[in-house]
Amino acid sequence: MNSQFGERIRTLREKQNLYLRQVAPLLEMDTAQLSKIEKGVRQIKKEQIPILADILKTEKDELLILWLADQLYDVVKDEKLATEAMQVAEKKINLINRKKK
Amino acid sequence: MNSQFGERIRTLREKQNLYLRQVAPLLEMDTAQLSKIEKGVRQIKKEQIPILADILKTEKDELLILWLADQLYDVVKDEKLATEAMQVAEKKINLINRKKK
DNA sequence: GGTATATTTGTCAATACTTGACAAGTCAAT
DNA sequence: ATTGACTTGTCAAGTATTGACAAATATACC
Repeated sequence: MNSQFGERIRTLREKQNLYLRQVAPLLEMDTAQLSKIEKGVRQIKKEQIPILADILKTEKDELLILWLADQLYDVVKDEKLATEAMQVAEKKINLINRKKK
Repeated sequence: MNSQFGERIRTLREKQNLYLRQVAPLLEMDTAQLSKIEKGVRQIKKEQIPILADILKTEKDELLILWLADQLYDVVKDEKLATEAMQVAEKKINLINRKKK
């Protein structure tokens, strides 16, 4: 389980019976790139997520959450203190969100 | 509140009555760099954290957690779905940690 | 005012990292 | 052994980050 985003879009693509060769051009990339994205070797650009959501007929938000989660995971994946760091970060986010109201 | 790490080390440095000019050379950087790190404009290198913890007579883990939290925060700071993404990431971390046992 | 010390800000070349593009590879089906 | 789908490797080009320095600002003291 290397990339939740990648796994998800592969599942969705297969569900739609689409080949890499069909999807890649819509994102203006080659199949090699898209293959790597699905495998989690490379990251898709944030701006491409809505396009992909359309193609795969799924919610943009669902994909964005998974994509962000992958980025977050990347930061702390080998850290003993991952959970603690996440808690601190979360606290800060909640603080900011409260302010925005 | 731009960088929890930066704020913390500034507080600690001041508590020790140290000047940037005194601390910076110990980290092999100039005061300008360290100033930016304290302000959260730039990031310190992970490997420098233990050195800094020694200088500031604090726990390496405390600083590392704050530093990681800053990196995490950076990923999702402008995201409506920040909290959701954090939850997904956390779930994955817990899953992996359980496996490691 | 002027000087000194501490910190901050701006700039920019050097370095490091990521991406795009292509070629060559594997794998499965026929 | 050919075809189609996908994967992997490589590397130049494009981006981003860092290190180093100069200059600016801030504060305190005389």
